[in-house]
Amino acid sequence: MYAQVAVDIPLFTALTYKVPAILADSLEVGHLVQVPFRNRAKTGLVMRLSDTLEDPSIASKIRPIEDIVDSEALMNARGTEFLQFIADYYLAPIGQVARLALPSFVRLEGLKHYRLADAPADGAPETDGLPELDDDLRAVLEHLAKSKESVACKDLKALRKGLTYTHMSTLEAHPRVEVTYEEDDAKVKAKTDKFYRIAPLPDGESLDDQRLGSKQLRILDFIAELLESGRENVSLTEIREAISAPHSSLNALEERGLLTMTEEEVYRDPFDREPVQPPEDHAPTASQKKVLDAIGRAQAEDRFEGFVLHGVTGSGKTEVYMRAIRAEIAAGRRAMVLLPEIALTPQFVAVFRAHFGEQIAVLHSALTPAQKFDQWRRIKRNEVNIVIGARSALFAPLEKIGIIIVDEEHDTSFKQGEGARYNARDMALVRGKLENARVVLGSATPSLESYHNAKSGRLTYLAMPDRVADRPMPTVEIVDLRDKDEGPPGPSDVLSDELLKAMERTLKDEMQVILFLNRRGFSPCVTCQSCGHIFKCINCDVSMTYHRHQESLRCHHCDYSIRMPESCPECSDPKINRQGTGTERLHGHLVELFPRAQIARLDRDTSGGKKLGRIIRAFRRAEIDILVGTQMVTKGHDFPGVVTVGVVMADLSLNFPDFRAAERTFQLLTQVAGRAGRSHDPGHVYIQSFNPGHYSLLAAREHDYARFSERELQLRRELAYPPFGYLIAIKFEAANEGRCIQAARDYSTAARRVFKEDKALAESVFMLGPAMAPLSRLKGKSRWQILLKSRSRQAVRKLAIGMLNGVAHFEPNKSNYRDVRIIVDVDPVHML
DNA sequence: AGCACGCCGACT
DNA sequence: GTCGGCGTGCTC
Repeated sequence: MYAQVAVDIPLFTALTYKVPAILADSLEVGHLVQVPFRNRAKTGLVMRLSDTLEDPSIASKIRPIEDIVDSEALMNARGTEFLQFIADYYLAPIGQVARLALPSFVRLEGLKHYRLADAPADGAPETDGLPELDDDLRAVLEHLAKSKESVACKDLKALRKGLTYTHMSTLEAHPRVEVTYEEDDAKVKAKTDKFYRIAPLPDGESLDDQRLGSKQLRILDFIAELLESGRENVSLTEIREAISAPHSSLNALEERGLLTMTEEEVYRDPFDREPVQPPEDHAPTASQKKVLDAIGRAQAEDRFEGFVLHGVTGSGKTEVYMRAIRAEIAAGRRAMVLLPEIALTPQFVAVFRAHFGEQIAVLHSALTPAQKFDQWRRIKRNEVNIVIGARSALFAPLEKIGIIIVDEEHDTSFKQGEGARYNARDMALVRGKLENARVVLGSATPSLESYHNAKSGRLTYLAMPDRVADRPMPTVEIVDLRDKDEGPPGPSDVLSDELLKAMERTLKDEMQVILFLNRRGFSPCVTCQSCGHIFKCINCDVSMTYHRHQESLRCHHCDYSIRMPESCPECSDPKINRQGTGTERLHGHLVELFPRAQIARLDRDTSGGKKLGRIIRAFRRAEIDILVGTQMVTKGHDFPGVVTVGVVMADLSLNFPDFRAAERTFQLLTQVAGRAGRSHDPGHVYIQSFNPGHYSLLAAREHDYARFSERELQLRRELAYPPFGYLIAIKFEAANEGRCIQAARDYSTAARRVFKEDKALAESVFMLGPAMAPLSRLKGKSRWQILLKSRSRQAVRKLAIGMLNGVAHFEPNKSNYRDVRIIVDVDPVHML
């Protein structure tokens, strides 16, 4: 029997290994295995098993699997099939996909170890059949003789320079040298706790006969009390909290047979234990009911169906999710919920926990490896019914999936930006299909792809056009910044009179304000007043942002930073202009303008880690009057006291060099506007812009998704952009620009060769470029790209594969572009 | 990716 | 001679 094993190397295919007889019965698809690889061991994932060799030409190279790493398979055959699909669709190495899909704790690198066994008593000659030992090998043997333990190959290799693994491996013929593969250091393990029960006393004995110490008695009392309240046992952790240093007393009690102890696995708690009152359970609205009925029909037949749930902000999508999930669980199936950035929305998880209690596992990047490990095990052991997580939670080993919910499906963070660049929203549909599940893509502003798919019948369109409890949508006013008087620079610089007045009113009414400015730092561009020198990043082709708090200039792309210079480095003039306004400067203005208000700033600079939750909670409790922030303030938080929302500069996203700029602006405006008026008081939104006539602003003002999408879809159709066209971007990055361009040219030449062979393809696929990327220099690398575009998905894919084959892209060893990073991005979303 | 091997110039 | 830097090949 043979196994196809995915190992984490940039190879596009899995490698074939022989299954040794001892493992034949136990080995399953989805097992992590240790395989010999070159002269080391590697951990790999078993993708497929087969009786015959697909490619006999590699027969001589095939080696046997060393061992199974963990007796529990990490996923089932459907799971590995899903991974293979992703690798094929995104033209990515299978090992890379596996690495993304598996939680970080499985990234164990097995290391080859040598050990020298004790010399046999009979003193038989040991070196028979060995090649002559040179100094290096003798040094290795000496070292092994001194060490009782096994020693990692890499440590032995360090003994003498020039020593290679191959060279060392000649020692394996030595009768006393043993080879093992061991893990390098302690990895994440299951955590255990000790659990105590009171043992029945032997007949005729009473506690008084035992002459117990006072601490022992206290411990017994403590345990007895908890057991009386119906508990099965009491954990060491609990005892420790109540009684200090109980260890020796416990041991003594156990030894005397008064207590019995078992050691059991416990899970580390990943939840934010902030108490939440479960939202009261009111009857679904008419539109919620219609939506649930539609999903219910697919649930009743347990068949795949994809839905787009288009519900305006405040229409109660979360409630629909929870009801649909409850129906699946009632039918014995499980649910998966994907959120864009779960670390930013602890509230969502809290609400789910209030409803579903311990049936939930969460998976996101903010968990420690140990917590992830535990969550993964709970899922794999079918101990939970719901998995909530970010993008990568899509790979959770959840079985019997009934429904996959992708909330805020328009959010671009569902697209992986590195490695295998999958889009979790699209792949959720694929997984849903594999699992025969319902897939719900929910958003107040569906992506045009999903909307189009719904309108063309591939997905089912469900709408919730009204807010719950008859709350009105906020009024939206567009403020023309071109009319603004060019007064002297000052606090009210970037805030129009309209917005300022609205803020004053709101504060007087003791309600809250959100200001959205998608630009952190104090000022985004710093120049010299006399010579015009612009302070640019040395690694990237962008200006640096001035941060007043640290008195520094920082690049927001590569994080390069310097102290704010006293004078211009070109002409040494001390007059330096800080142009433009970021959240930090705006915050300063507000402090001057509203000296009595509590003002907080929410962006990456102020809200690392726990601080974010603190600011959000404080704002919810109305301890903050004005919240200034970047994208973070637009995410689906529910702030009941917010009446006024100001978009300080809508043009920032509008002027992005990307065909999706208008779509993104509309989404951003709608989402941030949706923060207003979520309680009793109606909301008011002010959108400031230099481009007030733009259709994405006008549509946002009217809450008119249909009007926006109609206009935008028309443009996309004309230009063959998604959803009417399909894109594959091939990106080139290199420190040396010449090589970068050369690689790009070779790829485009390959494309032209394909075109020559295939006239139909030449007709149907456009190749744009090679061209300099919009950020031509980033993190010290030059960037070029080729964009392939076609109205036919098959065509653009065929061309991409044709040209990649033409430059031996799938065979890294034959590639000449070692120092050029070549990235294939299928369905790119970030055009930068 | 990460490693071994082989070729070449520079050095005690 | 031989050390080590870099270019090339390969992984079941």
